[in-house]
Amino acid sequence: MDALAPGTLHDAVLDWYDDHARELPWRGLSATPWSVMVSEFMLQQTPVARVLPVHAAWLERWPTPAALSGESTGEAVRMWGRLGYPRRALRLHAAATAIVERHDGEVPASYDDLLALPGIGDYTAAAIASFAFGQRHVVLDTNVRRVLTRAVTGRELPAPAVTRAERDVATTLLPDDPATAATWAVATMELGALVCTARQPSCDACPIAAACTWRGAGFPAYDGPPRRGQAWAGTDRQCRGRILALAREADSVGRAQVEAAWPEREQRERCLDALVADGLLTRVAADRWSLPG
DNA sequence: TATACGTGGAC
DNA sequence: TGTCCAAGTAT
Repeated sequence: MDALAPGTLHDAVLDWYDDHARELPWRGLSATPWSVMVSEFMLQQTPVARVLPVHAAWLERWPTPAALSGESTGEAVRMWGRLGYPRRALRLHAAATAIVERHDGEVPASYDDLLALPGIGDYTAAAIASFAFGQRHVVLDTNVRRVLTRAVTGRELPAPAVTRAERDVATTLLPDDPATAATWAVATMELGALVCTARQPSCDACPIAAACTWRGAGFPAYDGPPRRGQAWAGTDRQCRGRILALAREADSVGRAQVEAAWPEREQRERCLDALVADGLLTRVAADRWSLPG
């Protein structure tokens, strides 16, 4: 990666972002730390297009952490809709409650305080601190990892888990100035989301194509450890999803409905128990369940 | 470190 | 058409 000088690399990405950034509700002047935080929870493993409508409805109904904290977890799960991974709705509710209790209802600005909240790991803490508060953090999501892996390391795709070397590269590239670092973080993410995509990257539209090591090496194919896909048909996850979909759409569901949705008894009972244990479902009668009140 | 955890669009 | 993938976290 040497066709562009270091400063030029940053300028190329920042200039590209200036021209091509999407206008998203959690960016721009109307965004608040809370709206940014909600977006980050929803965007975990979930495409922007599906988050957009749910995010708008969520903020309309719960404009502050206190507003969400004041309602039941079941309402949060129902509002979460078909976003997937509904435990995120539970964790967002729990995080809102913790913010009310520990931070006077204001989303904390410090990385450590954010990291201590339910549902917030390294990525989300860094993202909120960076995007909502303009701080300097390494924001390593799947997009940034892919961009840096290709541009710097010359491989097609990053390893299954973040490596030390990877984090070192990201740290080295992070601009010193906090405001610039925050823009760099969102710009590299956007570049990965729009141009340096997983399957068919648009290298013709890439502002750093001339400096890309992977491109310079002739696009060598991924040769790391196998990237195992997630099984779906017949899994507990599918079973849980079916059951919870029923509960979302009604005040409560009876055993007959659940049996119709998932005939296999042993797996059905296991998933029912697990959903209750997770706090996603409450048993309201011997053979009846609902979202938690 | 490996695995569980939802959902739906794209090719 | 089945596989791959999408702003990860918790255990």
